Amino acid sequence: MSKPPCECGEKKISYPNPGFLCFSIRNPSINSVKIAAYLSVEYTMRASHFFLSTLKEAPAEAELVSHRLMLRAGYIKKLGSGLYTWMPLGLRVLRKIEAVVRDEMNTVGALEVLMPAVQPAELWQETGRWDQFGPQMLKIRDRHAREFCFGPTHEEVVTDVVRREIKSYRQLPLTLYQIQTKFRDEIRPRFGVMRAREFVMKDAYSFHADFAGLQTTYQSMYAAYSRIFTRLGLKFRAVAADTGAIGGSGSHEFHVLADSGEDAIAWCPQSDYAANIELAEAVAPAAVRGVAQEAMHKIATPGYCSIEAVSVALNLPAAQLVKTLLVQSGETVVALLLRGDHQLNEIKAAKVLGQEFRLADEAVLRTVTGCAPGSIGPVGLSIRVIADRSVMTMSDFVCGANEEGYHWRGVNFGRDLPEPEVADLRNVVSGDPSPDGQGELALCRGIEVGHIFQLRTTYSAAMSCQFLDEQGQSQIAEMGCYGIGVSRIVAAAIEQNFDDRGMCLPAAIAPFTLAIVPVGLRKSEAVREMSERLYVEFSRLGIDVLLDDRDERLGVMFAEMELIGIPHRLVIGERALVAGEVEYQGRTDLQAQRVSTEGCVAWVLEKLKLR
RNA sequence: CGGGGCGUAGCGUAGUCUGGUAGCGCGCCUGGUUUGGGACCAGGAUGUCGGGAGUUCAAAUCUCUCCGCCCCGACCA
Repeated sequence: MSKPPCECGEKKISYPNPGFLCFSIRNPSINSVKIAAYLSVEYTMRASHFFLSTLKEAPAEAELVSHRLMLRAGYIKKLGSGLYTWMPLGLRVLRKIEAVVRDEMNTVGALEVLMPAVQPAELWQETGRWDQFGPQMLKIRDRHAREFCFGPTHEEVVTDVVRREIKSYRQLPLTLYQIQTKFRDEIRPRFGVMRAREFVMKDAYSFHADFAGLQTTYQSMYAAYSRIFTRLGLKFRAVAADTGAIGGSGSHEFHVLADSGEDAIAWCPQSDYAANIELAEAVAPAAVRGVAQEAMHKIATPGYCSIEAVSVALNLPAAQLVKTLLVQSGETVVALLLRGDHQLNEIKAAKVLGQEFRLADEAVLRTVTGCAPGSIGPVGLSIRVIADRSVMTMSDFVCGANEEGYHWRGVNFGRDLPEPEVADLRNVVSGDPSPDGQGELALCRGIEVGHIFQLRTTYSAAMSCQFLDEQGQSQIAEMGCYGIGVSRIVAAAIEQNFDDRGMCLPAAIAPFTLAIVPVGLRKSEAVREMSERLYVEFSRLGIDVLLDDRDERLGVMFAEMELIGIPHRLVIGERALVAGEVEYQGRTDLQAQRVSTEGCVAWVLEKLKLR
């Protein structure tokens, strides 16, 4: 199928001249939106009429590459902490992402709606989240002192809409989505639009007569998400995720892979296994515990209070030491044992313990062990002891002696202390066996740009979203929800695509696809004519072309076109023009190439196809 | 909220310790010379020094207070 080379897949209508517009308005087959779009094309795609506001130096507050570049390129302007204005250039990028998201949502049969950003408290009180959600929710009062919030998410609203409409299983499944501004009063907004308080999100909600229906939609959403991020030109990975506070079961996060990502992801290069490190299982080691060789004996470790210090002092690898952590939840204190070189995974530990916990206070710790932190160990403890799986293969290990300045050496389970309870308590590390048995895990960092959940009936039950089934029985609808951080994707895409000159955005999301840079526009009639000709021709082909018709020096034009991330560039100069040629250079190409003026349109179209 | 830091022209900053009435680079405006990688020369505009109060003959500078912002920790698209 031959699609027009326009990125969003929409057909653009070209009009030969403005006079035709008057006629078009009376023509019902051409809607005014498209005419408006045409007008804006005419008036914005010339750099002299556009609004470019670039900076040579980035504002001091920006730390992350994407944040610095977005400010420098004039994509966004800050209004306050976590609040940004999308400037014309940045908005083009945002809109292109939205277009792809919309297209794929529509493809899987989701229907677009637009729900209120301001929501009454009563709805949230129905699910109990008015109090649960916490200070992240911006609560506001109207003139009658009625309580509202600025929506941080829309489960309550959409469930309310659907419960009023759905009577029969015949109306299901139903998936609604919206692209809308959300507000979450983040504790610490940072990194520009990466973690803003106000942000644009696509959120979809599906309703089903049964769990099987939910699973089907969940799968097609999973596939749609994969298509979206592929079309956006991003390197991403879907990972199994913790369901977190939103509740329900079954969940995947979609991460754009970038070193600056806030999440750690464990993945297997040999298979498609991937999980958030919060969830990735550290499988039981295949190794069998060695036979005890040494007798347990006490050694002086004066002042050595960390695994590292003890390891250095005894000249032993940290993997030979057992780390003992005392945690408390309420009145109960539990000892957790980890290999010295491993890190506690608090989510796993909380699941094992069945509740939230924190590290024990020093006073509690002294009461239980009789010594200060730094020398505690499991030998002789009378509290519950849970060991990580990898600890169970250790023999003749070192641990604290519960006596300040002393450690035990040659400690063995079964002989020197009872066999403990065993659980998966630690974060996986690079090189751990993959839980699917297909090789070893690697770690990388990711930016969470999408999250899909099987909510099941958490919200529908709380809000009695019911329908009648084939037997005429009242049933509670199964629900799924599917989010994409649209504005965050802009930042994530830049994190993944930049160089020392600026952004190198994928063509699908770049603000413009092609820059036409004339050399000496005001001097040369030939340059002017060729630039205009190509500009009109590409415009009519539906290509987002920016003609840099400003009276700027060449270096300035190049620098700005590169900074703002336009993927393709044609330079029209007399030098090449006398040979009947123009110069083409891709944003990441090392060198420009001469192309004949007749062939250059086809040449560029070919380049667009490849990216 | 806890810990650290900052607030001087649109952006980047000096001056603050040691009080004497604000400087530099980029950008902007005018004129000229330039014009294939963020030009050069000359001239120019822009500052309630975050707000308020206090100390002082005198405050960007010292004191108090409020506000805003950034960085490190707990939340999440």
